[in-house]
Formats: sequence, structure tokens, C-alpha cells
Amino acid sequence: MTQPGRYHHGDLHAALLREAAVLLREQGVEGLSLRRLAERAGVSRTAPYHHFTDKNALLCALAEDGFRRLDRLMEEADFRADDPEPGLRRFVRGYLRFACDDPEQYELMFGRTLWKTGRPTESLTRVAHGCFRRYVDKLQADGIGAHLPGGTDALRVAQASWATLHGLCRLLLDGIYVDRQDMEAVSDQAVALMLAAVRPAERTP
Amino acid sequence: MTQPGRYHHGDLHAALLREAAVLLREQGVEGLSLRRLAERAGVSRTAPYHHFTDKNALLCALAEDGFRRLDRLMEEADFRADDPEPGLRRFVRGYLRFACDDPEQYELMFGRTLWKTGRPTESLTRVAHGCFRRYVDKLQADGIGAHLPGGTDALRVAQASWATLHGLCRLLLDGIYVDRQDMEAVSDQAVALMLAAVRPAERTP
DNA sequence: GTGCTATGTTGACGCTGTCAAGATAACATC
DNA sequence: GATGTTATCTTGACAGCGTCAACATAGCAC
Repeated sequence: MTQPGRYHHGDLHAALLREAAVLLREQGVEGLSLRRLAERAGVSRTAPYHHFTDKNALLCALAEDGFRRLDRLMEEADFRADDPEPGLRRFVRGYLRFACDDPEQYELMFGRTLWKTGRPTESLTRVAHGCFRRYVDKLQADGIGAHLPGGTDALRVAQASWATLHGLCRLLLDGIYVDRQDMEAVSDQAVALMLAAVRPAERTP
Repeated sequence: MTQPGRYHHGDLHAALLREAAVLLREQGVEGLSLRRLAERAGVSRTAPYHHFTDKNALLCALAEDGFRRLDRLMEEADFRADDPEPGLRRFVRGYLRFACDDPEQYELMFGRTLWKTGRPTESLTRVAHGCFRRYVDKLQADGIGAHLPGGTDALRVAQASWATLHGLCRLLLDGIYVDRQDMEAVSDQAVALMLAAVRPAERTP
């Protein structure tokens, strides 16, 4: 496929995405330049433009992959027990692990690079929103809806709890107010916080 | 001071910071280039280097200003009443207003540009940590400490609740899962969340 | 006045994303 | 099999960026 002497690469599209993921993980978005990427793929500077309209488009595709993986994590989430705590705790751990396992990917998925500075692809927006939608639905349907106190909107709980998770990841990854070693403790605290919103009747003393 | 014919600017240091703040607000970090900044200050491209060792240093100074303003917001916070809810609600509103009033400044203060990619100045780190420290102390001392259930660490509560606030701001500013119009509702939900961690005995039904 | 230092200038380098124009290969049609 | 169309890849070029080196000017101390 990628024989060195060939004029046509064979499957440059996939190769670019593959190399981009590696480069992203190793060096972050800042280290991910199209020129370097092309060089790694053994191809000239402008070749990528025949497969992605833009650097923005390539990054969106990359982020999309991330959201698809995150979506799988959503599928696995299960809050259906009488006591939603274990499921919630597992979910939170999984989310944090996801973010910490490839921080640069997480940053790309949720950072301003795509959502503010760049323009997110329609396709990316769909996947990202679908991911969140699934979370709301899980909260609503998986029994927690029953636990929710009257007048509490599942959407609001989802937004606020996701914000907690997301903020935790940001503070953690950027190393501002939360250290790696605090992770476990803060994670538990976050679970307690989210749990409090979900079943305000019971509580851990 | 800034007469057009003069070789020496007079107070370029301050002028740079002033213009940088404007440029930041208008165009974001991406639009803030040293060259453009110099041009706006009516000075050559490399003149800023006599006042800031680096672009990184200038951005740190800019962020530092932001943290000083945020710190003033911390000072004003007051959780001392029997019922900490009104104070907390006021604080949350204030925080969100701070972030929404100058999103680019908030992004700079907490974004990876300084904390991950760049290297934060020692001075910046001090101010930023002082800001958080004050929050922890407020939580501990301002009566909430008394409300905290046994075994709950004020630091953990501070980290988790700040994460909620921060995450909310990020999702809001980047426009991912929270819209501007959801702000009020989600803000209330966040208050409820934080409150639940603080006084798990009582609650709003 | 003389010299030192702070401040400001132009020139240059390597990096970036992206466009335009041309080269090459693959593939469909006759 | 020849021909033309299309997809793919190439080099060349441009403007913008941060930053270093070398030089110019002004202010200030002596």
C-alpha cells in the first residue's frame, strides 16, 4: 500500500488520520502541523488537501473518532440499580480514565480549537451531541428519573453533572487546581456531588 | 506620552498590556499576535521584547490581571449566613458573569495556552493559586465548615465545586452542551449541586 | 562633554496554512 | 489499444507568525 517508490500513496486518507492521532498524542495540537504530518506520511506538503478540505476538517475528523469512543463508554454506563451509586462511580472513573488516557485527544474534542476558533463540522456536531443526548437519556430512563425529585429536569442534571466531570478533567489535565494524585479523592467527591442531585432523599452521613 | 513623532514611546509596557487586553477581548488569543500588537501601539515588531521576555510572558501578565480581578470577587463572597444558599448563589452568578463578560480573558486565564503549552510565570502561578486558596479558606471558615458533614475535606469540596463552575463556563463559552439561554437554569442546578455537598442534611424538595 | 544603559529599529530565519499551476497515475469509454 | 476524464500528488509561491542578531537613538549619570 505505502510502498516508498509509488506516486500514489494508496490510502493516504486513513494514513493521515492514523499518523495525526499519533502526533496528537505525542505532541498535542500545537505540534500537529499539516506539513509535519505530510512528511511523516511520506508525502508532499499539500497532498493532504486532496483528502481534507482544511486543517480544521482533519481535526474535526480526529475529534469525531474520539467522540465515537466516548459514546461507547456511554453505552456501557448503567445506572439502573436500586442504588445508582456504584454505576455512577464506575461511569465517573471511566470518564476520567478516558480523558487522562489521551489528554490531547480530550482537549481537541472539547477545546476551543474546534468549537470556538475553528468551525465544527456538521458531522462532528452530530456525533458530539448524540453522545450527550445518550447521557441525558440514560439519566432519564435508567431509573434515575424515578429518583429525581419533583421538578428537577433530567437535562439540567445532565448539564450540571457533565460540567462537573468536564471541569474536573480540565483542571486536572491543565494542572491548575487539581493534581494527578488528588484524582481519586476529587473523583469521589464529584460522585457525591452528582449523587446528591440525583437522590437528595438519601445520603452518606 | 504617546506622541507620534517620538522615538521613545514613554510607557510602552503599560500601553502593550492595555492594547493586548483590547485585542484579546476582540479577537481572542489567536488574534493576538505580537506584531499586530506592536503595530497598534505604533511601534516596531520587536519593540515589545524590551518589555516582555516572551509572548508567553506577556500573556501571563495579562492573565495575572484577570486573576487579580477574580480574586476581588472572592473577597466579596460571603457564605456566613445560617443559610449559605443566597451567598453561594450570588457567588456562582458572579463567577459566571465574570467568565461571560470577557470570555477570551477567562479562556486565557484557565486555558492550556499558558498552563500546558506555555510555561506559567511564577508570579502568575502565585496569584492563581492564591485565588483558589482564598476560596478554600472561605469555604472552611465562613461557616460552611460547620455545615460540612464529618470526614468531608473542605479542599475536596472546593476542588469539586470549582470544577463544576469551571466546567460550566467552558461548556457555555465554547457552546458545546450548554447554551447561553440555559445559563440561568443550569446555574441554579449547579448551586443545588454544590449546596448538596455543603449541607447534605437539609435540602430543597 | 563622555560613556552607559534603556529603548526602539531593520534584517533575517525557519516555521506555519493555503492557493495556483503543473505532473502523473488510474480508470472509463470508445 | 488509444483517448480523455478524473483523482491524486508535486513544486512554487505568498502572507503571517515568533524570535534572534546587529545596529540606531535617546535619556541619564558622571
